[in-house]
Parts: sequence; C-alpha cells; structure tokens
Amino acid sequence: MKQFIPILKQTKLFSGIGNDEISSMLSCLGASFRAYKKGEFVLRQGERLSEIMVLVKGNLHIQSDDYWGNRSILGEICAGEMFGEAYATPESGALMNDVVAVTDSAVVAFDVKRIITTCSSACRFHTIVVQNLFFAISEKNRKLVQKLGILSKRSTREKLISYLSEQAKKQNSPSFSIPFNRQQLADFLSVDRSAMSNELCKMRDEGMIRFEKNRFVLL
Amino acid sequence: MKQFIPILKQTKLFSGIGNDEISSMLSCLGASFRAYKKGEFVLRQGERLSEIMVLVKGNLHIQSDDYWGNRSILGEICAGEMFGEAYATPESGALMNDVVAVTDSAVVAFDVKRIITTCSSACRFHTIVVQNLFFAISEKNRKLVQKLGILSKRSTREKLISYLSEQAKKQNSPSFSIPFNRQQLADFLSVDRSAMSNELCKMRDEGMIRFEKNRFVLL
DNA sequence: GCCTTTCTGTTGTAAAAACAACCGACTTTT
DNA sequence: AAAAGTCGGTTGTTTTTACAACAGAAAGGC
Repeated sequence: MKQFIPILKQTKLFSGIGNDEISSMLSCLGASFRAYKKGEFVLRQGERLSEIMVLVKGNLHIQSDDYWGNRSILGEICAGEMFGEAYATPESGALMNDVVAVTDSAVVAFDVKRIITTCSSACRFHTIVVQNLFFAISEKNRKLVQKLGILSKRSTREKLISYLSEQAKKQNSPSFSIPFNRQQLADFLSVDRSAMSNELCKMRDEGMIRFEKNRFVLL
Repeated sequence: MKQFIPILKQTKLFSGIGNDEISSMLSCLGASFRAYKKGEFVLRQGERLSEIMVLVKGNLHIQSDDYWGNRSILGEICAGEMFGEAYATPESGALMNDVVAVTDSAVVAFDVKRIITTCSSACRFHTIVVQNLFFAISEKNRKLVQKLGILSKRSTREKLISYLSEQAKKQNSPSFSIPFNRQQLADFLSVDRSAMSNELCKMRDEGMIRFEKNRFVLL
C-alpha cells in the first residue's frame, strides 16, 4: 500500500496533506487495496457500496447496457480520481451502473463513515480531507452537469461540437487527444457510431475540424 | 428569518438538528434571506457564487437557453431543497445555467466557507451539518446520474418511459402528477414538444398510459 | 508472414424526430 | 364580455438519425 502514497498525495482527496499524514491516515480511514485486469468489473450495477474509491492506476469506464444491448458510457475515471462517493452512504441505494477496467487498474478504498465522522484527536488533517471530499464531489457534480449539457443537445453534430470544444478547453489547446475510440465516443454521446462517423467526416470536409485516430484539431 | 426555521428543520441540510440549534446556527453560518417573484432570475449563467442556497418557499427551474433559443430544463428545485452547492467554491468557476422562479419563491443563503470550516466550539451540531451536506450533495449527484440515464435514451418514447417510471417510483404509485406542462417536459427531456405530444398520445392509444393535464397513470 | 480481429469510414434504406402551421379548449387580462 | 394569450393535440413535410451491411486499414496473435 505504501507505494501508492505518492499517487494518493496527488489526488484531490488528499490535496494539502503530507506523505506522513497520509500514511497514518490509511489505517485510520480503513483503507484497502484492490487490483483489476483489463476488462474486469470493478463495480457492478445493483451492488451496494460503503466505500469511497480512489483509482491509483489505470482507467475505468462508468457504463450501463440496456435490455437491447445499447451501451451508454456515463463517464471516464482516470488515475488519481475518486469514484463511488455518491453511492457510499446507506440511503444511497444500489449502484445504477457498472464500472469496468479499460486497462489494468488498481484501486484504494476507504470506509466512508470513517471519513465523514471526524475522529476528534488522532488525525489533525481529517478536517482537510472532509473539505477536500466536498470539493471533489462538487467538481464531479459540475462534470455531470456539463455532460447533461452535451446530451441535451438535439443533433449529433451539436453533441460533437460541445464535446470537442470542452476537450479543447480542458486540454487548453485546439489540438488534443480524446480517451475514446469511435464506438466509445458514440456510446458516450449516446448516438449511433456510423452516423457519428459520418458527421465527423462531414465536419472535416467542411473545414471545421481535422482528426486522425483519436487526435483532433479544431480549426 | 425566524419564520423559516420550521422549514429549514425539514431540509436535508438541517436534518437531525433542533429548532434552537438552527436558530443559533443561522448567524454562525452567515445566513441571509431573499424573496423572488414568479419569473424572476434567482441566479444567472456566468455569475459566481460563494453561498449554498436553500429554497424555503416556491419552485425553481434550473435551465439554459442556447443561441437558437432552445431551452433545456436541467432540473427542478422544490421547497426544502438545496442548490448552488456545486458552484459555491472558489475553484468552481461561473454558473453554467440560469435558476428561475417558477412561482413566488424565497431562499435562505449560507456562506459555504463557514459551513465546511468547522468552528471548534460554538456549534456542537456543525459536524452534523457537514455530514448532511455530504449526504445531500451525494443525493444530488445520484439524481444527475439518473437524469443522464434518461437523456442517454435514444428515442422520445424511451425517454418518456424512463421519466414516467421514475416519477411513479418516486411517488410510489402508478398514478401521479408531474411538475411540468408539456413544453416544460419536452424541454426537460430535450425533445420536440409536438413530437412528444404525439408519442404520448400513441402510448395512450396503445394502452400503456392514461393522462389528463399533468396527471399520469401507468397501466 | 499470414491469419484473425478490431477499428473506421461509406452507402442505402427505413424509421424517427424536428419543424411549421393550425385548431379548439381554457385562462387571464382588460 | 371581448380580446389576447396559453396550452395541448394533430397533421404533413423535411431533415436527421438509426440500422444494416460492407470494405479497406490497422493492430494483434500465432
């Protein structure tokens, strides 16, 4: 577990907290470690959770498949990001989605009760973690709203423009890579792959964008 | 302000806290009160926030209009619910949406810094509020995911089924009212009103549902 | 290298949604 | 009470998307 302290230190949850403090908090917060191979399920729809998870290695997709096999990718989790926090309380009910490892991944899990119930003396930094937790979950909230903004667009083209603009803004350059292949992007935008591919090429022919594989340039 | 203490007591944020404690916390948390007439803007897109708001009277819509005048209703806020919590931190940037009073409304606002920075002695119940805040924002998070689930449906009919099923489940009966008129429901589901109206009638003719105005029955 | 699989773009067709326009029923305003 | 406005439903047309099927390119395995 020790090996992941430098990574944990980089996360939003432990921002502003030193290596030593993290080390001592790991036991205080009831941390446990798990590894997953590419393609494995980290969490399954219907499961119940009592832990907040931090991804310390790899990439995950939050997704769900409906009766007809249509897959929706709700979001992507990168190393250093937190997940599960919205489903870690008793009232929160069962998970609505699957979480799947896109690449070999590793996760550190914390008992949520131990985080939000401040231990009076032991950890001076506990209060900071609670604040960090609030900031992190706020941020996730904003990301969800952003995604709602994309999905509420009526046409495939508008969805693409929304998504690509956001990525450009996020990566601070009109040239950027996306973490999806075509099928995954289509699943993320909730559109048909071939229709999307078609639309992308039209946009390219119209001189709006350039792309090659998962690298895009906005013109 | 005192008059709203019974209402605040009912909210998720002050769950488990007595009238007297709330009263003393109002000043401790830097609470302020505001009233809005029907149609007024409570918050505007682009604004910056440093407060968490609790709606103590009325109804609000979170919405945004694009360049072409298409309105999207992101969500609805009912009396007793909290809002703004995801945009109340310095890093959170400007608001992405408008918040508009659907009916005459009243809001109590709290300085977010004073909530998440626990005051050591004054309020014994401060820790509870922090936990409540976490629970509440978690719940909002789940609602957003649920809405994503609806918008990720491909067809108008599927969106309607998702939405109506959820409402039935929420109100614990196959017969229920919805808080939208047709245009608002269409804006909420991000579809065309006439197409939606059409689809609703088809579903009625097929014997799936019955409805009259904003009252629906699932069969 | 060769075979297999995955990924991406392309095309034609069928289905669905958006759009626009209109009507009648109700409400609200004056 | 008349007028104006809102609301929900209907219809026909146009546009867009989904679907299915295929082909070439790239990647991966043996």
